[in-house]
Amino acid sequence: MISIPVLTLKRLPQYLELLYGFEHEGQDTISATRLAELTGVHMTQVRKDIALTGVVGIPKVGHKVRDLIESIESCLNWKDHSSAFLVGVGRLGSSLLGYSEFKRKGLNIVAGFDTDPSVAGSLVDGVIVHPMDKFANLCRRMKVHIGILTVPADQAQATAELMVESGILAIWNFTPTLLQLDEGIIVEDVDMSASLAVLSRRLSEKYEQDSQQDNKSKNKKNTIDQEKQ
Amino acid sequence: MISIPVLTLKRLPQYLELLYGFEHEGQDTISATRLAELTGVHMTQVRKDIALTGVVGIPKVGHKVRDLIESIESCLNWKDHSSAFLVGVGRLGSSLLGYSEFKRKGLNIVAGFDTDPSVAGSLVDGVIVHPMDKFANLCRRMKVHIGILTVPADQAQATAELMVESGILAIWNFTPTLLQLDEGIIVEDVDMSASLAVLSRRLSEKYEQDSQQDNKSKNKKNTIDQEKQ
DNA sequence: AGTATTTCGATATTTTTATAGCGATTAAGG
DNA sequence: CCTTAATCGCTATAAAAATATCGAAATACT
Repeated sequence: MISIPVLTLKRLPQYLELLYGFEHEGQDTISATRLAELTGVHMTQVRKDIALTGVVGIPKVGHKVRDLIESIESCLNWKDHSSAFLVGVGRLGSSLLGYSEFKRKGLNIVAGFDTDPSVAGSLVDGVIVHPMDKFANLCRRMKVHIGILTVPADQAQATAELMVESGILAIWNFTPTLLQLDEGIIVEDVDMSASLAVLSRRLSEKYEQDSQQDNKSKNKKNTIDQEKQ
Repeated sequence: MISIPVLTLKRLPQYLELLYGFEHEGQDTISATRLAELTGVHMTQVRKDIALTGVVGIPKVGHKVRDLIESIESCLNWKDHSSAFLVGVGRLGSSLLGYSEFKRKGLNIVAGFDTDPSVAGSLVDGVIVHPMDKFANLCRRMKVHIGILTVPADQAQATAELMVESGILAIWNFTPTLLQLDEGIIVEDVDMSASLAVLSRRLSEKYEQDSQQDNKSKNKKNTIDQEKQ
């Protein structure tokens, strides 16, 4: 199995999102050119990304929407469902438990876990929440390999270690903590801070740029005024 | 103001997270080498990233933790607070309203908005929730330029357009929808799907790799067995 | 004081990623 | 049936990012 570049993997769901829309509208073919226009990704890039998933298109026509969807989904392993445990049924955790979107994307959250005894035992959006001390046992017994980490930052490292000891192979990390784990363990960070960082900086850059343009036009106006005088 | 590469911007919060820890522990200097070890980023990369924020270090010693923190924070504009409006006070939206982390990162969510009249008017984690029709007015009056988008996917595009019309310059998009907006508008996607895509694929790759190794060792065993015979 | 060691930061080099160019292929219209 | 136009997908180039190299600076140890 070839290793698909991260950046390609991150673009694939974007295409998929559009493709679902097309399928819904009854459109059955789509060109890479059009996908490029809609995503802002360069058309040759789209072609390369698509090529990596293994489908071939028809010149002058493009790709069959259904084929592309199938190809991307199977490439991302979104066709058969993987079980996952979620640890930390706080605000964010419980919002994820109810996120139906995941089921469409091959992720099946089968249980939640929390140290807080008042949360444990309850059902959140139809998902059962166990006390934390049952994690290791259930994880091994049910052969769950994906862990979703939504605990407070200060518990992240310890919880992650427990997950790994219990047989978790991949951690979807929603905490800002940088996990230090065994090399083989797959850690994927949903990095809100990283995203916010880009947003903040770009906005600052924009403000400055705009104010410079203001200055320029002011100066221009002055010059014109002076010319009038 | 120089334009800092996206990938650098995404690494800066990671360094910052570690630096807060060091400061908490009373450590007052840190080397790029050490940061590299902890983040897994190459040491020269760390140096380049740090250089972009404008600080200079001391050979043989490294950088003053406090200076680095200040430099990164000001680089990301996390020192002075920006106001933001959040639209879509559902599960995810309300979990974000209570996320105290943001205040430390220069983001101040001053109000929530929702079309659901039963939510509007209430307080969620001390943040007032207004009915959606007040958005445009309040946005202009309070000069809010950041919008957080946590509405259902099918309302994302329309809501985003309304935001832009009301004076929003940057949208922090938590929906899977690919927004089609004016070029000048800054859109930053918190792409859970993208993240999940990487996780799923990497796990598939790992499974296959492992099973291949299993086959190899089986074959090896067979060979050995045969040799024994 | 002099030497060894660590780390910085500037300058290559390599690698990866994105873009461009171009012939091949296929549907549609004359 | 032939030409035109659109698109694919391959190869080549360009840009960006990551990594390596190396001299200079600063501390600590002899």
